[in-house]
Amino acid sequence: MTTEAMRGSVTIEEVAAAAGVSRSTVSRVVNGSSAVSPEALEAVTRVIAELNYVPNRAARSLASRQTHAVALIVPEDTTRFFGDPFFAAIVSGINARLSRSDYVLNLFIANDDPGDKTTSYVRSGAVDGAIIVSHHTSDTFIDRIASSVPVVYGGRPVRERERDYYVDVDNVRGAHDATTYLIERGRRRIATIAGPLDMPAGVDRLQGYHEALAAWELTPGAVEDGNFTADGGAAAMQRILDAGDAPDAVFIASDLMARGALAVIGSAGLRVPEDIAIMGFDDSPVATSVIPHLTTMRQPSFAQGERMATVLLDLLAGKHPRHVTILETELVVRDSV
Amino acid sequence: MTTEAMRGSVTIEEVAAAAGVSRSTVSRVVNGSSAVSPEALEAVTRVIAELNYVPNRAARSLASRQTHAVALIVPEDTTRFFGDPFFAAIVSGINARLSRSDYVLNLFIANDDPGDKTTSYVRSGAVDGAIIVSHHTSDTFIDRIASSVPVVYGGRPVRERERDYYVDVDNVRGAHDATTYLIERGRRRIATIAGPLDMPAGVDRLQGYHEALAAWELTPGAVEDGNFTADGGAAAMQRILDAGDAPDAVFIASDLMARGALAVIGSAGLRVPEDIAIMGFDDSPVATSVIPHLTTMRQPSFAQGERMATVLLDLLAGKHPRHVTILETELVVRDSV
DNA sequence: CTGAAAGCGCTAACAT
DNA sequence: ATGTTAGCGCTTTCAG
Repeated sequence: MTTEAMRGSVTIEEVAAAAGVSRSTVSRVVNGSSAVSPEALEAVTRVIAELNYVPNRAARSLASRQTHAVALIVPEDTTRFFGDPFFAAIVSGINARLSRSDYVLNLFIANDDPGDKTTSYVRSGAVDGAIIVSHHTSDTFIDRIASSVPVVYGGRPVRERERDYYVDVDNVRGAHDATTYLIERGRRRIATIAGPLDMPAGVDRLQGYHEALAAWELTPGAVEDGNFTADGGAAAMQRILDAGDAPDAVFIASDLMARGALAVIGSAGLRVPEDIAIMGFDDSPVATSVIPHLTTMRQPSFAQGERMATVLLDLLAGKHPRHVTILETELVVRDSV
Repeated sequence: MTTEAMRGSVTIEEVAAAAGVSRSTVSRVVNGSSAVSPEALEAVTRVIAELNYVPNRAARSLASRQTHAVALIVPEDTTRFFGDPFFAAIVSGINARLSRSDYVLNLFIANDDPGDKTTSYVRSGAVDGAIIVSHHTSDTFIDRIASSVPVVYGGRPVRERERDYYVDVDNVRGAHDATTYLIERGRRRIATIAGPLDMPAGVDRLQGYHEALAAWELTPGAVEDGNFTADGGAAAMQRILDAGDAPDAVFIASDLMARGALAVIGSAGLRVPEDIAIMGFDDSPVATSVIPHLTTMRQPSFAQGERMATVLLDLLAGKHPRHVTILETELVVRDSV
């Protein structure tokens, strides 16, 4: 490794000089332009390798007005981000798609963007676009981001507009089908542990639950907010049990909440599914990490991540992807119903 | 919001014009230079707010040769990264420290850096420094990164050199103390499930185990590699059991592996701690998510993350932090020993 | 305390 | 196919 390489300071100028061509030709080679003679191509390529040349990102981005970076913005705290396998799947999906491109991912986990760091990062032109998942009604900084770069949302945006791009799963239908399955298995007193109602996913799954019950002319049971966390699910289940008149089934809007609920049900001396059937949502790894294994509505989170990245990349490439993509869910029958 | 703001294209030039000063003065205000008159300061500040000005990062970085960004590089796959609470704690710690600075974090989860994306990102001057955790003997791309920007390692580097900066926990001592506790509690046939031996943490904890046994003149039991994963831990435990002559205790080099081992022990009809005592390492959230709750050696991962960030920030500020920081571990007694 | 001027390293017309 | 010429938006001497 040369001294230059170690300082990380080889410039296009030096490459050009060493290869006996102009800066432009080096630039063309680096950017894969076809208008370069075989000899020039060969010479430049060799010199680049010899000198260990890597183009300066700032200079390139300043001149081309592109960064080849996209941001993933998650308005949650770190604990939640790492605690919920949903995010792992989303990130994997995005990464998988991005690794097939020359874009890099910048991850921002910021529940409230203290000091506007994330917002000004994006607005400073540091990324070409953003993917936003798990956003809440209260996340107003999102709007400022969306007004400065192309954005693709994971899940229906809080205030949906015509021009919004998003990739969602069919939450209403998924919840509907999940609840219907409970009914078909003979359950009649069906409660639900919902996600937070300041999130579209929380709202939509609750709606699906209600629609299924209405279709069978059944009275809704207890509705408790479990906040999409295991602890929240446990607390919600506790409230349902404490209210007396235990349900014979609970539709729980995420597997993580179901895990919490399961522990509470166990402590109460009730059996699953004999006394209470439990229907989850996600089919994340936690579904099979609990006893009994969860019957749950699978949502394709990895595919959702991949698709979001694809839509954003298309947008940045000047293509015109569809504004809305809805992915289907699928019932996975295991032991809890 | 003005049209300019929406295009995200207000430049320092426009701010200067609107405030009736030169570019230089605006730059001074933005960078908090003291050499600005109160009137100029006031005018510029007001215009910046009005126009919603955010300096262009690429331009700033090109001119100043600083990015105010640091990379966290994790040579693991996504599944592992999200599956091990250790990383959650590390990232939280780094974030906590960085949020008190004006640096942002760029996260790279890349087990092998396909296409040299991470490496060239760093070498392109996109970040001022890097934190590298969980690296293996085989991760050679790390060297190319370390030769172009200041690096702080999480854990003793694979090939330690004088000039390396790193923050580690006292793995040898932690493992030594953990094993000794097992001995003091009367256990004599002590096996271990080690981490991968291409990682310093794996090597050091195994060494601590051996030292403790040697100090008591006890014969080492089975040594199985559990790969720092739950599945690996389960497989390792299975091998230990299959070999016959079950141990009366196992020192397991991570809580995650202990979880896997616990499941296998349960399936074998053995009781913990009556038949086999289990000592974990980490005191991550999984320690209390299993039955029985793990007796384990706590390592301060959040603090480690914070400290790594502090060392890197000091380095970038031209200070001279200590090269090596060793954090202490602490025994947490619960129900598995 | 302030402004003018010279780049930072690269891309992108525009010629040739 | 290749080189020349302008910048991209900002920081940073250097004068004054």
